[in-house]
Amino acid sequence: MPSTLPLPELPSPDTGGPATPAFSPLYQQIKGLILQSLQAGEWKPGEVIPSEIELAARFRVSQGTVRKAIDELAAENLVVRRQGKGTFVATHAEQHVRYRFLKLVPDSGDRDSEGPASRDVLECRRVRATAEVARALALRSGDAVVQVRRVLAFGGVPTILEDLWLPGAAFRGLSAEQMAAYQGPTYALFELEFGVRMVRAEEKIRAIAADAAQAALLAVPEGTPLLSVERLAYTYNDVPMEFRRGVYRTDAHHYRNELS
Amino acid sequence: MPSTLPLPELPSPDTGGPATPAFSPLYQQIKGLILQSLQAGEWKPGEVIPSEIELAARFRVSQGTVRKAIDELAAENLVVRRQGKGTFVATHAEQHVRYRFLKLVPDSGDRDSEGPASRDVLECRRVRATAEVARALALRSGDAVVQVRRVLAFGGVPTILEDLWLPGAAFRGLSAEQMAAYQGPTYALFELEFGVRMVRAEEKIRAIAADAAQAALLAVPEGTPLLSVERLAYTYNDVPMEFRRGVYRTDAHHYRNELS
DNA sequence: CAGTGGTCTAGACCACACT
DNA sequence: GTGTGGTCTAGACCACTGC
Repeated sequence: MPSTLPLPELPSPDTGGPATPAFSPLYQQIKGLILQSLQAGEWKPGEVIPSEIELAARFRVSQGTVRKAIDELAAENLVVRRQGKGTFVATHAEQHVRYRFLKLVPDSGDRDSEGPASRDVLECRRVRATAEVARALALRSGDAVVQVRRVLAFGGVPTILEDLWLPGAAFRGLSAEQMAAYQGPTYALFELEFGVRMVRAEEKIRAIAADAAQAALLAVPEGTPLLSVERLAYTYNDVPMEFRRGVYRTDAHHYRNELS
Repeated sequence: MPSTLPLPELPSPDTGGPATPAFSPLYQQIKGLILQSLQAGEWKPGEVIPSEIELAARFRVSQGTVRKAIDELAAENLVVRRQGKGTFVATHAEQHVRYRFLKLVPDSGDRDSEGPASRDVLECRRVRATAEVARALALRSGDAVVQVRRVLAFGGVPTILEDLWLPGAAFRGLSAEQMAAYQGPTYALFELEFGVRMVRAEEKIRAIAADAAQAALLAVPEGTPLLSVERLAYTYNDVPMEFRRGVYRTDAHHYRNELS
């Protein structure tokens, strides 16, 4: 079957037209269709998706084409393949990839420490988006957002102080109790309770001096150098769904990054 | 051709043995062979490697198997595919991926600013490795290393102060003049002059306060919060070839990271 | 055992670059 | 046109999982 696809719902590339400005391989189109099902929640985080053979039949392409589509989705961590079992929708709740976005690790031992030992939710309220938050989350100034402030401690030492801003519409009902009670990654909570799966994120990192409030909450002298980490996290389709601003103590931890 | 391969120089997996502890797909073995040629310098950075068809003939496998091997090498940035032209050994000298490892970007505009506007090499001498440097570079304490200290400026503002430590054996003859004169990425210089290609790196990031010396060289008040960035860069085969410790001003720039 | 993903092949055809 | 990488297919077989 040539790349001039017989699929009904796809925008057919002009095979005989005067110009072929946008050529898209079949497997990319299949990837797009699978992505749509993922977004639509046809298969939820942690669940199996249909086998390659089933998907091939459904989309009327060969297994190899479906395979290549899934290969890319797996490379982007949207899906996880398990030989002999099937392909699963990725989730932040899994043991192996928990705290995938947390790059702060203890100086001694490169173990990821399995997340913070304690969490202290200082605040969780609905507020109106400031201009900055609105811009980050692609909302309008004044739209409702949920703001969470919390302190994460490792081994009894308060290490991270952060504010989270979430779109009010998608996170209606999020409470401080809920945030505090949930064991495991915050992003797993978001998947379970609000059906929002964070797929990728961007961080901007700076060095700053602790102000009085930060110093008090992190139990360091005012003026102590801290890492300022701004994160914008996205769901499917590059839709921003969380803006986060944190300050990290780096006297016993460091931010670890791999370049390749 | 089944995966019980007929290739002479490969360690044949025990097909009928009592145990098959290590099974390695054919394409992985081919990848390993290509990697060996890359390391051995059979094809140098920027050059084309043989076509898929040629490699398939050489290794006595199908083109598809070679393709999958090259796919992985391309995913690891060791090689770059160019449709219609061939597959090329990756290099830091290329226009498109220059300063791939430099994550510091100006706050305004996400342009990568095409590297530092000016470079000031303060020092370049052969010294004996301290315990720390020796450990990082997998040398013995006291082994010869080349130490380089320099200041990088963006738009006239000194922004990065860093020390580089390089194994003395591989970098014999590196001079301050050479470092200062070369236009373009330092890693491109290393490829050209010393045949050392950096393939990946790890960074550890902290916030520190500028000491007197750092403050003077970066033209900031003593005590200014700075980003401390420790980098260990590797060549082929996970051999560490550079240890770097830098301090970054983050008043007009930030360290940008993508999480996925 | 059957079902899943994983590997390997061989061949056809497409898109792109050079000449 | 020729040669390169890129796509797509169909079929065979391998490795892992669970019934």
